[in-house]
Amino acid sequence: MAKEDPETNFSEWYNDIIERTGLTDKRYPVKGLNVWPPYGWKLMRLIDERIRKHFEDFGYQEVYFPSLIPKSQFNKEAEHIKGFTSEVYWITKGGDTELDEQLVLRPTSETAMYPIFSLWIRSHADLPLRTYQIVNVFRYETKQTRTFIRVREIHFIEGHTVHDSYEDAERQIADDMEIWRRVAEDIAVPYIMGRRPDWDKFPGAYYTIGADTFFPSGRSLQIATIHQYRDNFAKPYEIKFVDENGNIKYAHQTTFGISERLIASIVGIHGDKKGLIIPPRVAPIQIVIVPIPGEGVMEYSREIFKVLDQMKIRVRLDERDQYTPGWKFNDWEEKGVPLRLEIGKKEVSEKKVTYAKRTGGKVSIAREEFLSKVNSILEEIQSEIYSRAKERINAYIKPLKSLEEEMDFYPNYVYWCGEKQCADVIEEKTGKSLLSTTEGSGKCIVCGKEGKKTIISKKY
RNA sequence: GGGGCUGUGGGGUAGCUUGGUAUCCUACGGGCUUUGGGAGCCUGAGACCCCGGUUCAAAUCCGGGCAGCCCCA
Repeated sequence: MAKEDPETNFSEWYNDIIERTGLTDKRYPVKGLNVWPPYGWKLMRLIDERIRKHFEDFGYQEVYFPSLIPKSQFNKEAEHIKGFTSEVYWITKGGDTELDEQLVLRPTSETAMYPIFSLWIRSHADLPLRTYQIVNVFRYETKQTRTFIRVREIHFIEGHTVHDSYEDAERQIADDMEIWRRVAEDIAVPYIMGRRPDWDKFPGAYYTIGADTFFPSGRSLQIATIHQYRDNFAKPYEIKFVDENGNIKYAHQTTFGISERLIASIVGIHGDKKGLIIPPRVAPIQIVIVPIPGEGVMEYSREIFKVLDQMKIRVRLDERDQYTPGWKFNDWEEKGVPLRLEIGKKEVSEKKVTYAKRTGGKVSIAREEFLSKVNSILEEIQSEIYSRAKERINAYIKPLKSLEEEMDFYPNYVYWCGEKQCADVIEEKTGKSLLSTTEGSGKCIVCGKEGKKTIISKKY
């Protein structure tokens, strides 16, 4: 079957592969809404589970707030409203009856949660409050939608914390960056994290930190954001507490957002000509066993399956008899299964297994030895995927010394002084957007004043 | 925000210019035979995005809607 190559024709390759591997079914007739078939949903849920673990290791607790928000409650923080009203879905009727008060379908949950937070929080003893929820949020995107990248119903992981001071909120942000590092490591996706320019921050935030990753197409994708709200929301939503000295103070808040864009990154960054490559830690199927029909093969395969299953490895024994082994090899490689076992009469008689890593290489090994090493083989694949991704992405991003240089489609580093007018010049001349400022300083590429290292790229 | 292209069985397509019988591949059901890198034969079922217009007649021409894709800002 003729297939696209992600390096040369990313867009078509991406659209084709996510559908043929069962991550999505794009035939649902409403723009921007995704159907999650079993394989894709399993992947999402495994990622969610890793995220739950990391959040909870840092003291977060999971909550669930309603999907609908009364208009008056939504309309309290001016910047936030300005940022979202053009893309919210409104519920105006119940049956045939016009609603007295219209309801917003949550585009994010600040305005659903914060009035309740103000009831929960009475004194400094209630702080810090760390909550997160994994829900669907809705945004009426006007731009072209793209599966897992720009959607109207977002699979959203949102952390919301409340603190007694700006400093404590800052400590939270440091924790969140560590949580994010662990999530990204689980999916083996490299990223660059930094502070967004002022005009690009979240509506209502004091400042925003964004994590971006980079696709073979040369475009960047924002895959996580962390926001410092200071007391911008605490004031309109009256989230106040009594401190140790009996003074009433406004709380400080942070939020943390992640979405199914993680799946887009796995697909786009690890995938190759053969199909997906899913990191073992989140792979719906970590090991597939393909029997090659022969004397005693099925029995031997089932024994190995049973052992792996008892080891809590996500293993599948492919017993379908309408397909040849060769067909199955290609099928599971396309779906990105990280490790495959081939079991034929040779393996049975020699008490061996043959394993093939999705990252390359076939090995014949004694069964017992394989079973004792299987977890380290999976970790080895995980780290091979990770280091390969890091190498690729590092190669995309080149320093740009002058705006007069020949420009390619890939991201660059520049130095930028922080002034909007210089940013406008950079964006105008390069056709790329400023993503975020990171560690490192030098002379601004436009005005020559002291500036910070800033990454620019074409965005999704 | 602006411009362009496209909607035909589950998926990919031919046919559209010049209106009249819808092509092939793949996947799917049944049967036989096969299986160490995408097997073969027989057989069956399955489609013109939606609404309106023009016409004796529309997949084909026109208008609108919905959906998908590409490029530019």
